[in-house]
Amino acid sequence: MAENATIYDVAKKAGVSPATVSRVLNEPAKVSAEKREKIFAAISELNFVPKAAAVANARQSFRKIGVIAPFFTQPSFMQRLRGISNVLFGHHYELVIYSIGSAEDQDMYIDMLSASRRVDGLIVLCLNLGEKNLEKLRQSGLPVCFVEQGENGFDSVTIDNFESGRKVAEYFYNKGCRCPCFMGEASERAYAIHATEMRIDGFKSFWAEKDIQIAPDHIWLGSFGKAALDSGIEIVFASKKLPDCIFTSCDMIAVRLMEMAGMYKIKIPQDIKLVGFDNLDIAHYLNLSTVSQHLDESGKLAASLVLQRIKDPESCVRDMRIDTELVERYTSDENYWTGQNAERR
Amino acid sequence: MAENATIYDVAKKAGVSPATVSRVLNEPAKVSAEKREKIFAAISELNFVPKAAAVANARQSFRKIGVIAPFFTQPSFMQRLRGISNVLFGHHYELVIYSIGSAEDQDMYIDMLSASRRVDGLIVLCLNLGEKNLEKLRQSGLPVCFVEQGENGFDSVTIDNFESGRKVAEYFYNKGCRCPCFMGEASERAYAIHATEMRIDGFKSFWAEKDIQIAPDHIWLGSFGKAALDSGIEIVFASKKLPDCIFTSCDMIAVRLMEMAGMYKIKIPQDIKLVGFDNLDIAHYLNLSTVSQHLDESGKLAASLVLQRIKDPESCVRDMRIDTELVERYTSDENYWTGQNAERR
DNA sequence: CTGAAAGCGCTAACAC
DNA sequence: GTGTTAGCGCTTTCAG
Repeated sequence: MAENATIYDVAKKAGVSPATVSRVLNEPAKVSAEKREKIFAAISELNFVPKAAAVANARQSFRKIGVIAPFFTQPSFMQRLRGISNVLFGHHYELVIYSIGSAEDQDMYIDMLSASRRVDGLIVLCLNLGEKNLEKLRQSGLPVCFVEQGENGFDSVTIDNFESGRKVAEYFYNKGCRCPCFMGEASERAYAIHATEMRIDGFKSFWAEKDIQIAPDHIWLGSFGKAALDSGIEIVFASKKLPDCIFTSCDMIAVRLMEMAGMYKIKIPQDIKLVGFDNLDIAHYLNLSTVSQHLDESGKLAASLVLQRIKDPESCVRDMRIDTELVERYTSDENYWTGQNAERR
Repeated sequence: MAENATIYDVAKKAGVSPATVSRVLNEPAKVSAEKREKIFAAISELNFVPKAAAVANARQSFRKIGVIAPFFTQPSFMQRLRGISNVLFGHHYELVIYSIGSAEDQDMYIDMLSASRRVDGLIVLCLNLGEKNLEKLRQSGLPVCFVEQGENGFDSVTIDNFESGRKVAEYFYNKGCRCPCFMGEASERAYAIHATEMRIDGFKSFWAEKDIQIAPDHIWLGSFGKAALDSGIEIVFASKKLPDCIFTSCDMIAVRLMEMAGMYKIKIPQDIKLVGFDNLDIAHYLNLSTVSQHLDESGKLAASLVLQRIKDPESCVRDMRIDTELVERYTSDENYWTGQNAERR
C-alpha cells in the first residue's frame, strides 16, 4: 500500500540526487524540465509523499498555527474559527486547537506553547491570560495575536465594547426611548474577558450625558445560566416602571427575553425595543436587532496578523479595531420589513 | 531568552550522554535517581524543552489527530469538538482542524491527508465523502473514525436517525396527536450527509403503521435559509387543517416556528405540540422539546475510537450507536414545569 | 543503568 | 542546473 517511500527512493528511481527531488518539491522551476518529468513520474509511481515531521524538523518550521480559546464561548467562536481557517489554509498553514476548560488548562497550554516550539504562531481568542502568562509569551518570542482582548506589546484584533454600548444607547435615544435597561451575564471565570462590563459602561455613559439615570432594577448583571436569567428577566418585567428599551450583552439573553415578553403580554418592539449583541444566526432567524462584531472578519484579520508577524517579526505592533455595526431588525423597529417574512401580518 | 537549548546542551551540562537525557524525558524510571536529578536541574536551568518536530521526526509519529468537517454545521459541531478535544488532550494528542467549505476542499484535504502522513488519525464529522475518497483513505491505512455517517470498513459513531424519527412520532401519538407534520431542511450539498431525510422516513413510517397519512402540505422539506423557512411555515399554518404536532429536523427551525406561531395566535403546545432536534443550548433556553443526540458524548467516543485504532490497527471495525433521547419540555407538554421559569404564569 | 553511534527523512550550503 | 555532504534534534539499538 502507501508505504512510505522516501525522497531517496524517488531519487534512485529517477536517477537523480535526493537534493534534486527536494528541489522539485519546493522550487520546481529550478529544475530542468526533463528531470522534473522523470521525478514526477517516480513520485507518483512510488506513491511518494514528503513526510511532514521530517520536513518540519529539517526546516525548523511547522506550518502550523495554534488557536487557544475557551470553549464555552460557543457560537461566536465558530464563526471566528472559520475566518481564521480560511486565511491559514490559503497560506498552507494548519490550524491546531487548544481548548481551555479551566484556569489550569490555560496556564498549562501557555507553558507548553511558550516553551516548546510546536507552532509557528498563536491566536488567543477571548481570553484573559494574566500578566504572568503574557510575560512567558513575550519571552518566548512566539508571534501572537489576541482577539477581543488587546494586550500590551502584542498584535490584536478588538472591538470597542464601550463605544458599542454607547452606540446602542444613542440609537435608543434617537428612537425616543427614555427608560433604558441593560441585561448581561457577568463572566465569573477569571480567565475570560469582561466585555459585558465594558458594554454596559458605554451604555450608561450615554444616558448619563442625557441626564437619564438607569433605574437599579433596570440593570441586571447576573450569572450565566437559564435559571438566573429567567429570574433576572422577571425582575425587570416586574419593576415599577417597565423600561422602553433593553440592551442585552448577547443575543441568547435577548432571545429568552423575547420569549418571556410574550408570556407577559409585553409587545416587542411596541412596548419595549430590544437590541442584542453578536448577530448570531438565531438573531437573523428571529428578526432580532443586534450589534454585529463581524466575527468572520475578525478571525481573518487575526490570522493575517500572525502570518505577517511570522514573516516580519520586527514590524511594529498593531491593534486592529473592528467597527461594530448595529443591525436594525424588527425587535427595535416595527417598520422593519424584508418582504420575506410574516412579521407584519 | 528561551533560546532553544538542545538535548546535547543539557547532556553536557549534566555530564551525561544525550541518550540519557532522552530517557529521562520519556521513561524517567529507567534512569538512576542521581543522574535524573542532575538532568532535571540542567533542564530547568537551560530552560530546555524538546522540539516537537524533531521528536515527531525521530519517533515517526505526530501525536496529532485531524478533524475534518463542514463548517456550516454550526452549533452541533462545536459541542462535538469539545468532546473530541477533551479526550485527545488527555492522551497528549493535538487536534488539527480541516474545515470544508466546498466539495473541492473536501477532495483536496482527503488527498492530502491520505497521501502525506501528517496526522496519526482522522475524525470525519458529518461528511459524505463518496466512494472515491473512501477508497483513498482505505489505501492510506490511516486510522479514521466517522461521526454521524457510518462507512463500510471504518469505525464510526452514529445515531439512528430513522428510529429517532419514529420515536418522536410515537411520542406524539401517545400524546393523542393524530395530525402530524414534519419540517426539515434538505441538505443541498452533496458532501453533507442526509440525516433529515432519514428522520422523516422514520417519522412517516410510524404514522403509516397507524394508518395515518401525513397531508402533503404538512411535509416541508425546504432549502436552507430563513426566507425559505418562513414561507414553509406559512404554508403549514395556512393549510386546510392545522397539524396538532410538528417535528422539525433541527432546533433552529423549531425556534423560528415558535416565534411565528405567536404571530399567528397559535398556541404551543396547546394547539400544536412541537419537538425539535439536537438539543442545542437555545432549546434549553426556550423550553423547547427536542431530541438529544448527545453531541459531547459522540465526540468523546469518536476520539477514543481513533486512539484505540492507532494502538491496535488490526482490531475489528466498530460502529458505536448512540441512543438518542427525547427531551420533554414545554413545547410538547403543557405540564412541564421546572419551578425555575415563568412558563405557566 | 548508561554511553556510543546509527538512524529518521528532508533541507540547505557548497561545490562542480 | 545538479550532486555532495552536512546538518536538524531527538530516539533507539547495541554494547558494556
